[in-house]
Amino acid sequence: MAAGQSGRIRVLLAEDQAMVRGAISALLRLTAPDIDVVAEAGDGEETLALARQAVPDVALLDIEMPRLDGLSVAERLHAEFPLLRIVILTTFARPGYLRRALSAGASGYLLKDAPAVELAAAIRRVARGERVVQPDLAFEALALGDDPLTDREREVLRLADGRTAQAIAGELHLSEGTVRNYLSEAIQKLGAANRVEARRIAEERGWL
Amino acid sequence: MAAGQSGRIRVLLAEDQAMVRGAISALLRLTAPDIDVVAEAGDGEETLALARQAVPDVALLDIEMPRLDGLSVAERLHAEFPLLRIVILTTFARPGYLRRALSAGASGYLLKDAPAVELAAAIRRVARGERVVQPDLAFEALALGDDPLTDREREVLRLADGRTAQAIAGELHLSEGTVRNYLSEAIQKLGAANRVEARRIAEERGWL
DNA sequence: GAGTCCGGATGACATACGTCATAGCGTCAT
DNA sequence: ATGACGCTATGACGTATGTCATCCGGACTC
Repeated sequence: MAAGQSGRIRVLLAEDQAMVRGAISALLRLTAPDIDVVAEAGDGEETLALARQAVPDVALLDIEMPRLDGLSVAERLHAEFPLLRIVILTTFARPGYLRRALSAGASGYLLKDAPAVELAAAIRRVARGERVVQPDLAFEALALGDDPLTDREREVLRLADGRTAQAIAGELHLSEGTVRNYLSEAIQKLGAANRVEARRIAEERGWL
Repeated sequence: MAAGQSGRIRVLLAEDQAMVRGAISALLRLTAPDIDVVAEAGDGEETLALARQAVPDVALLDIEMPRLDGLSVAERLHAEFPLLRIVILTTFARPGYLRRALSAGASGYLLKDAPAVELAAAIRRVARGERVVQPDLAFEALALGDDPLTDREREVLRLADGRTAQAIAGELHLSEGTVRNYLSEAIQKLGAANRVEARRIAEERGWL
């Protein structure tokens, strides 16, 4: 189960877009002879199932996947298999995602914007026990501070995508006034001018 | 310049996410010995420049790229080099995108959700002069009909992402009432309940 | 030349939204 | 046990939004 001895690093690849998944697998096969993609998953649940079936050395996880997102997968895998190293590979440079990834036990956070050659390098480094995070992103995550929203505020904001306050109230079994109060608080905490802007800000920061 | 004779298909790859670009390049190198990725671009302008420098047989274009989007690139390339075959490779199954791609002269429209093996197959087919489009997507595009919005309505809707009517009016040098009128029309045409929903619908359909 | 369409504008109305004050209840820490 | 905080609620106020009727000028069609 340990990576260090055998020399070859066994990787589980989780990514919902099939073509990108196949392409990344090809990239690793072509450029990293010391790395084996031993399993590929298209959603979060499948990732968990495959990981439990044969625990790899490194799990390479996309965040936005169907059924179960990559950050939740990271959390569960880290709890079940503390020796398994986790690298998040995502499109989004959202400070909140990085924070959640690190507190979920991930060792690496890599952007799809990064050069292709960095992928294998990152996998090797986390397999050796190092951490891999872009310094500027880490800085931004620290500078931005924590999510100031309460659970309810976040929940309400998540539903504020065109619905009326009444509709949101119906879904959460709250009164319309309460919903308006939560939205007002969220708007102020995020420095937004209205619910739409507030939602966009929260989403950009990775707080939704 | 013609592909048919030499046997090897020369492909220009345009994709803004460097890692995905490298991965797709690796995928083709690994699985398609008859295909050469002769150039790689990270944005629309670079794509045009590289294509003019050495016209490939097939241009594989992502849609959402900086500086110039893939559909605009397709339009220009098709006008300048009618023999160049164009394949759009995108995340989005938006009927409006497909329509615009085909009317821009693209021969293929491929989703990143599709299996990795289909990429090389699609490139070979368009290089032979065939068209490659998923039947269900084409059906949806036809069923959905055309964009019902006028230019002004579309323009106003594009700015309706949290701004007040007044702010939109300022940017477009219109009166606030006029902006509200356009939004109202767009909302009705799209069957939405308000501007936010209208914007979401238009975006999903690829009309923005 | 009359009709039609689009861009642009105004005014009026009902509803939705954002804000504030206030209050009751539960939990958790000090 | 007191206070701080989060969740829920109500009422009231001003503003923003969505709708409708109506209007004008230009362009294009028949």
